Amino acid sequence: MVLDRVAAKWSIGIPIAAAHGPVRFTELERAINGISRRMLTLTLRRLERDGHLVRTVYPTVPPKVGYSLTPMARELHASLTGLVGWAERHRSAIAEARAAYDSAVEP
Amino acid sequence: MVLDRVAAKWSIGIPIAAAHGPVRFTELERAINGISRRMLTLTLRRLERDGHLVRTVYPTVPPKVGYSLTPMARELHASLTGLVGWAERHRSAIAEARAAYDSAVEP
DNA sequence: CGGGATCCGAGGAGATACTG
DNA sequence: CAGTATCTCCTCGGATCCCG
Repeated sequence: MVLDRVAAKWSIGIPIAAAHGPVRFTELERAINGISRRMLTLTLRRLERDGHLVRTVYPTVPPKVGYSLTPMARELHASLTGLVGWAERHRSAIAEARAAYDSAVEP
Repeated sequence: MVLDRVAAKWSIGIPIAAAHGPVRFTELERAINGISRRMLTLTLRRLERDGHLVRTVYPTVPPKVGYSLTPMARELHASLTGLVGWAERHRSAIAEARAAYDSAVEP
């Protein structure tokens, strides 16, 4: 499904981090908390393959690579930030719901 | 992360299918294309655990179970349908981008 | 700097069969 | 009807090391 890609683990943070303009690899690595080099690379490749990102390589020393959103991906931005905002607003409520569920079921 | 749950493979379709009111297990199974009994059960449990769904069992014969969204989950609905709408609008563009990427890289 | 290669374990996910 | 149980295969994702 197309949504599998959009909603994959790291595929939400990257478009948000890249929304304000071309972003470099290391910037993304710092901006997205907890992502590993490997998953950043893999996710970038997938997003590029699906036409969400454009990858630009500058033949300089040291190497420099910029990632920017395609217009298509830019349309997603509102929904994505909506999702993230929701998650932050309800983070604690969800934690409580989990604790309540677990204490009601496990013992 | 909280978003992992929201964005997990089947966790998008269920809230959308359950948005219009209490929905029964079999209704969900029919509404969500391609989901297996097992994944439906597992995903329902997780959503219930995270406080997105309320599960109501009616002690009748045959058994009857209704799933409805909590207010918290209802807030998500707009973002979710936004995501789905976007995915449908760009389905073909994404398929083309993949084909182009693959033919440029693989050979 | 921006990756690729490899190894490995944990969880995701289908198929199938059984049940209160 | 609404699930469990089990078995199995597969993908995700972290850790580590290497490279132009």
